[in-house]
Amino acid sequence: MDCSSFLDLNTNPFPEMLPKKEASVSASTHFKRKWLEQDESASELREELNRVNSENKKLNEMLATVHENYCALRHQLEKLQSRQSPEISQTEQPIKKRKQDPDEFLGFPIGLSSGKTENSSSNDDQQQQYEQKNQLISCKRPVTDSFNKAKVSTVYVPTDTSDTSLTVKDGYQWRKYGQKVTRDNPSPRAYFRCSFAPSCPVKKKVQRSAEDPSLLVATYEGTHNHLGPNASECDATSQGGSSTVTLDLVHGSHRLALEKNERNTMQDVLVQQMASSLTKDSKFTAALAAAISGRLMEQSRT
DNA sequence: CGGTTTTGACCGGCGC
DNA sequence: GCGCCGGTCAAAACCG
Repeated sequence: MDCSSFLDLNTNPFPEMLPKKEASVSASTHFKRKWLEQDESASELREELNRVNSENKKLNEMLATVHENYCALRHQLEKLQSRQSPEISQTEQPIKKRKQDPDEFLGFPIGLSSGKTENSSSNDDQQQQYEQKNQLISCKRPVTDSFNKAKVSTVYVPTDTSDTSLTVKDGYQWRKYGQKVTRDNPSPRAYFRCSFAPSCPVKKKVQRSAEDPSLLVATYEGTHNHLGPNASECDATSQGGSSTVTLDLVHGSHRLALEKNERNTMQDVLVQQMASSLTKDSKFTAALAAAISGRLMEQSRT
C-alpha cells in the first residue's frame, strides 16, 4: 500500500476561523461580549478539530494495520512465486524475440498507488518499497528518452474470468478500433483509442493475462491532453464495488500526476475541505477501511 | 441519425 | 524476398 496517498487531514481548511489567542482584548464591554461569543464558538471549533484529529489518527492506524497485513500477504505471495519462478522463466522465454513495446510494463502498481498529495513527500521511501514489492505484478524498467515519446503504463485489473468483454472501466471514454488474437496469448487483445481522438493521442490495449486469466492487462500509451474522467460517470459505469476502488485508485493516481501542474491553491483548499468534511463522517471512515481491506484481500488472492 | 463495435483486409517491421 | 506478426484501417452492423 502506498501511504503517500494519505491526505493531510490535520490541515485546517479554514485557518481564518481559528481563534486568535493573541488578539487584544478591547476595553469596551461591547467588544468583550463579542469576544466571549467568539471564544465560545472557538472552543466548539477546537473540540470539533480535536474530534476530527482523533478520527484521523484512528483512520491512519487502521490503514497502518491494513498495510502491515498487506505486506505480510505480499511477502507470502512472493515466496510462493519465487518457488514457481524457475519453471515460469523457462516457459516464458519467447521463441522469437521481436521488437515490442520497449517500455512495456512501465506501469504504476496496482491498488493504492501514487496518488500523491503535497503533504506526502515523507512517504517516498514507502512508495519505492511498495513499487519494488510489486515488481512481480507491475514492473518498471529504466526509461530511455528515445523510447519515452509516449508514456506507457500497464495496469493489471482483476476481473471475473467469465467476463469476456475486455473492458477496463477507468472513467475515460474509449472507442474500440480493433481486436487481434496474438501469438503468445490465446485470448484476444482489444485496441482502444480515447474518444477525444484525434485531439487526444492516448491509446489503450486490453488483454487477459495468459498466466492469470482472472487478470486483465491494460496498457496505456500516451497521456490525456484533456480533463480527467468524471468520477460520477465512473461510478455509474462500474460493475462492482471492489473493481471501482481498484480503478479509481489506480487511474486516479495517473490522473493526479497529469493534473498536478494545473492544480492551484484554490483546489488544494477545496480538497482539504472535502477531506475535513469526509472525516467527520464515521460511516465514511468505516467504508473506506472496508474498501481498502477488501481490495487488499482480493489482491492477495491473485 | 450519429456514435460505437465488429471483423476481415491491409500495412510495415523484423527475422530468416 | 518471403512469411510471420502486431497494429491499424474502414466498411458494415449494431445500438440508443
